[in-house]
Amino acid sequence: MGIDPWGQRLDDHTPIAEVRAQAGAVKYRCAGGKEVDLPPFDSGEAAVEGLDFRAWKAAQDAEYGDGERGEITGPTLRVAGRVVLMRTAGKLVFASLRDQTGDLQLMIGKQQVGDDWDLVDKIDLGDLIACDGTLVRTNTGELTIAATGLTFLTKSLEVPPEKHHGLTDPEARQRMRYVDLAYNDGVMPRFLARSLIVRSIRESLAERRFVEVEGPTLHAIAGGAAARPFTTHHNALDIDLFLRIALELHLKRLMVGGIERVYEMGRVYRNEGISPRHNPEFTMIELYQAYGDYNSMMDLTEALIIDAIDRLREAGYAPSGDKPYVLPWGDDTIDFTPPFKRRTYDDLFQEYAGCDPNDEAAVAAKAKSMGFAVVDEAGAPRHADVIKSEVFEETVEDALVGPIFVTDYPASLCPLTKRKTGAPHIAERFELFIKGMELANAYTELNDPDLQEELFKSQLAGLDESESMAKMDDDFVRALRHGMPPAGGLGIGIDRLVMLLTNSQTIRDVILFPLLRPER
RNA sequence: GAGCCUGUAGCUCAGUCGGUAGAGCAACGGACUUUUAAUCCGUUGGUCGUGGGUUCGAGUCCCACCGGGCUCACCA
Repeated sequence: MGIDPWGQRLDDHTPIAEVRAQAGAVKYRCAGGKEVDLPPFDSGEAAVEGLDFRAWKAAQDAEYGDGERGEITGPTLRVAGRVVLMRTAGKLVFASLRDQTGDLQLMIGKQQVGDDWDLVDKIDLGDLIACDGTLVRTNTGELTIAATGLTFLTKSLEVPPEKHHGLTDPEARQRMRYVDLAYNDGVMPRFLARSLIVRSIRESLAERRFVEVEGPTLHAIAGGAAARPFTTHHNALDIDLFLRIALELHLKRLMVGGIERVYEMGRVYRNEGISPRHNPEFTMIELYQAYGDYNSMMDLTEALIIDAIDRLREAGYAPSGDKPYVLPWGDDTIDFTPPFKRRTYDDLFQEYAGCDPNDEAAVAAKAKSMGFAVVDEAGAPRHADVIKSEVFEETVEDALVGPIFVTDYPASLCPLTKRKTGAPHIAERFELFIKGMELANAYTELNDPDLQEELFKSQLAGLDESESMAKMDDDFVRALRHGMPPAGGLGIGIDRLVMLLTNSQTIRDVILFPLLRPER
């Protein structure tokens, strides 16, 4: 090479990494003085085609068939992307160009590109270039653009990761998600699938006349769930505030206000541990439908998931075939074929725990045998339903392959839920479990202000005063006193849904920038 | 917060019993106009996470610390 491609290379023995590391060493210009002058890519017909490599290649294959090697009569094309692989064979170079949609091979011949051949020497892996050319099919039958011209767009000053393995360190992948997205297989499609799932849910709800709203994320009272909130402070008002832990209470206020079908999809923050299924900030959707109940919420939950799978399949992100709702999950699969199973809490308890859920003594004995405490530290007996739920979580939840709706929970565990008519100890609630993971949670909403107040108070009875003050939401009770329609309410963990639909075993694979300790 | 594992070149990884720090990819020089992780010849590149200790000698053994992973705990 010998030539200094960027006007700054020191000598033939200086590694490119060092050249690249020198701040200001590389300007946005090419040696040879060729200016970057690209028309906007979305303004021309060919350019639009070039923007979706994957769809474009499929279309060309369909149009031109699986041809032999040779020229194809077709349009002149211009594509742009990142050079991720290069195979040089003397005066002929094959390069893999990658854009958001996939990879496309370029064939660059010295004779064919003329003066632009100077550029080829100067392209490093990771650089962004544009290529003008015509369609050819190579010896191996791969649809390829035979370059007639090259345009340098952007220099990559950092060296790309190893080309076989990519970046494997999970921390580095999350910290440098841009590198992960750019070079690691499967990452881009997964996040594009996430975007599609979110869009699908919004569209499905719009079809059903749901109204999307944005509630406050700064709460004076962090309610709607039992979780530790993050705290922050507003200087001008000199008050402590909490980042929201749930969307519920403000959405219900809007129902009182008359928005009959309301939802919010947004971030909530819980100051708790990190695990493959938990990130301190995560995305959930909560929706409320006036005059619905938990049964209509079950139907809706199923529909939202099925719609999303349909959308993924249309876009090529989910398998098609005779079992379109069977999705891969690690070495296994998940069968989303509707309808999902529906079983009551007591029914499952009987089956998996092997004792009568309504026989308190038997449940207590079972709990004791499993090592759970049946009396609290003061020696007083613990609430029967709490003991029962511990046994349930231990014996039933992990065994639930699903998708399965678990219905009719003990009422004492559900302070925001309406009681079953004629069975006040049962709450009209379901949770959707898939692969042992709690994906959705829904109620027939409690709209009795007096009962709500009472339940708040009894729920807070075990907490100390400061916590109690933080949780008692008098305004919410006041809102209910103005009359909230009977309604079904539903919450779905979006991150977990994306995990299940994209075969991702950890939540950190579906969150672009999961919480990490600051570097250094 | 607890237990187990882990940190070596830009990236992916070896490194035996404590005895001169290695390979592949990338990068640099050379050959090659149908390659597919191209191939072939040559070259450059190291604070072995940090600090201490043992030793004639430490990537290797010991201690502490700092990261990371897995499992558990926390988590409607």
